[in-house]
Amino acid sequence: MTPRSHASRSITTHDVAAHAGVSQATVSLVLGGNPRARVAQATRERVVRAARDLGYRPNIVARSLVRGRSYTIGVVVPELSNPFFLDVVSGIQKVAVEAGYAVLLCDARDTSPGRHLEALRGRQVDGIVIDALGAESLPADALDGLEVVLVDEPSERWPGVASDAPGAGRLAAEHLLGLGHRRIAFVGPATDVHTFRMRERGFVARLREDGISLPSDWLRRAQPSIAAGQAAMRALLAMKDGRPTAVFCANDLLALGALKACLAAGVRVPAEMSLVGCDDIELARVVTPELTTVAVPARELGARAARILLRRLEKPSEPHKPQKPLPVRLAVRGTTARPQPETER
Amino acid sequence: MTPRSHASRSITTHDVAAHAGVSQATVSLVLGGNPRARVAQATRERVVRAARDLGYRPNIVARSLVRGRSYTIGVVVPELSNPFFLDVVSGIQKVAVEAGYAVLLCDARDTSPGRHLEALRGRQVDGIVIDALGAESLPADALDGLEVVLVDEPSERWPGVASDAPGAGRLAAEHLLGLGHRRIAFVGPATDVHTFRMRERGFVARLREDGISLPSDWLRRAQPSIAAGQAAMRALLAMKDGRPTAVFCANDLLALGALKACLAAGVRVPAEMSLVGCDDIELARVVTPELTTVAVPARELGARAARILLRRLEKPSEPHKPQKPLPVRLAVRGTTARPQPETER
DNA sequence: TTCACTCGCCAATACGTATTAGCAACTCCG
DNA sequence: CGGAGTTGCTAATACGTATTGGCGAGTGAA
Repeated sequence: MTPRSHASRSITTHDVAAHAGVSQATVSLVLGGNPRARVAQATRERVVRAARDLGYRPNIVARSLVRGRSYTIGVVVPELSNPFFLDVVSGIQKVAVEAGYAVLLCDARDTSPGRHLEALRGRQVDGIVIDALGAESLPADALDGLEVVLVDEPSERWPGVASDAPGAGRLAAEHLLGLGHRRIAFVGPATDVHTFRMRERGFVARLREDGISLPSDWLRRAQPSIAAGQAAMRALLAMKDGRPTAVFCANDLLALGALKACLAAGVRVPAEMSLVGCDDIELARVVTPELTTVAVPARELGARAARILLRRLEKPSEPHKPQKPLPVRLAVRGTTARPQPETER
Repeated sequence: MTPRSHASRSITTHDVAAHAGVSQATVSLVLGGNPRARVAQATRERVVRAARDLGYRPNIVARSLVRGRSYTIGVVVPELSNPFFLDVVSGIQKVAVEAGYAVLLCDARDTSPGRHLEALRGRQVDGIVIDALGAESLPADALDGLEVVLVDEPSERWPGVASDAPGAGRLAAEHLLGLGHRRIAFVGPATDVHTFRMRERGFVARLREDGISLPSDWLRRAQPSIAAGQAAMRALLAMKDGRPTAVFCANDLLALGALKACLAAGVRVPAEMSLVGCDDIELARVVTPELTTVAVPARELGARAARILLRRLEKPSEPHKPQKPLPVRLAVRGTTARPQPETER
């Protein structure tokens, strides 16, 4: 009899209207947002009471259709399995949910960003946050008519937020130099992600200021994963003519892999090898020794991105003023120490 | 002039209809799903071509409104920061996205499950997957009219999928007994989660079969987190009258905490202390030594839950036949070994 | 040619809400 | 008491798609 056999039809504004003895339009005026609508106080109360009595819940789908807004945003990240991105998402989600927006989460590792965007557009998302994914390289019209905010990926076309990536590299370099290291290697991701490039640039620049250059052998490229970090470290450890005393990894996953490789090879950390990561994911404090790393405010990054996006959705006209990069901070833990005095003969 | 200043209006079925010289209804018949609608092949092709030329993309919001289905499902998990749940979600997402459904993800740690459900209902989700969250304890009507599938939480009312939790406990016990351990402790979560209770039950039962009972001091309760596992292990290590030679932790996070506590206290793992976790999250292979654990097929769990849900959405009438629990598997790694010969005097 | 039937398309309507134009009643002021 | 202005509500319509009943044209049989 009912359209959906297993579900009692939902309460609509019409039901509330009938119950309160007013028209559907009035119900919509009272409940539908705009609080400064001209409705008598008494009527307002009758409607609110009726809605409560019946357990009315607005149908966001219908509302979306008429307003042309879905109150939903999309988030695209490179891979959720990296806890860093999960933190970013968590920051986004918190802000969005508080503002009444829902979040559709897309992992670029499952499905290509292009297809994710197709799906998101079909669902009429109002805007998108794209994290470290090279929005420029998407099909030109894939983002037309959408508000977009980028995280850790600069662009002329869209606003964004970023952490101080060169600063992160500098901090790591400074720390290792301060401990007395001169033989320093770098493990950076092979993929061309802006943040990683900048971390590298800051790191190398700071080394150079102290007259230290990175032999090309000591600049390893790897996928940003634990396994790849492990492999890169193994390669470094196997070097014939002396190994570095310290390694900076462009993110924590790489550093964790490096740490694992050291421990597996019987290389003591930090006595024989100092390691610095970047991001400060929760994992950094799970391993033993705890990972020295450059802390990046992931949640805050996400929260800010969401706030920018929501603000632009409310006032599309307002021009965007570029934000300062979020500061990073060195977290000194157990994987760094002074280099051992030269014992090689 | 246009309704939304920054966005060119989307292409609708009306536009396609005009372009193809047919009515909107015909366009809808061709593009709107039902492939066995009576439309001449030539017309069909004209419409498809027009749609392609114009870049038509169906407005899922409008479709949802008329069909009373949103092609969106909700997923509620206890906490995304536990990678196990992330894997479950990833399994759900994969199946759902392939079937054209979107997933709204809710972390019960941000916001209470009740409020999440409110938000999900407002968005007219068609169904929900609830993971290990005691759906029974929700407000009675919170799930009315929704299809629900539970993960790792049995219920008379809704279908579900689960892993073989007692089996996991038994496997862990068997492994430790096989190595010769007799002084065995257990760290289980304090929260009343069915899966955890069952893991404990299977574990204790198997020990009892070998005539071993768990002194109440050696049955520690903790929040299912790394920090809590660490604290629980510290407590075990501080025991006056002899400590256990092996500990089974009800999930990997606890085990990782326990491992950390051992290493921090200078207790060698596995020489002086064997540790077994449960879940087999990726992290288990990051720490050194790698964690011996009972592998639970998280992604598969999620995928099955999603398949059940989608199937019920397609044919609501079909009765659900209970599934067998998914088998678990012991992954022997580096944190377990034979106990040291008694060296205490 | 006529009747019965099928095929292919379309007009009309529904979904639940937001929004606007406008009507009726009332207030205020001269 | 008449006109202008305000207040409080409603009727009507729109959003973009799905769906159905029905209509004209075509086909085949008699």
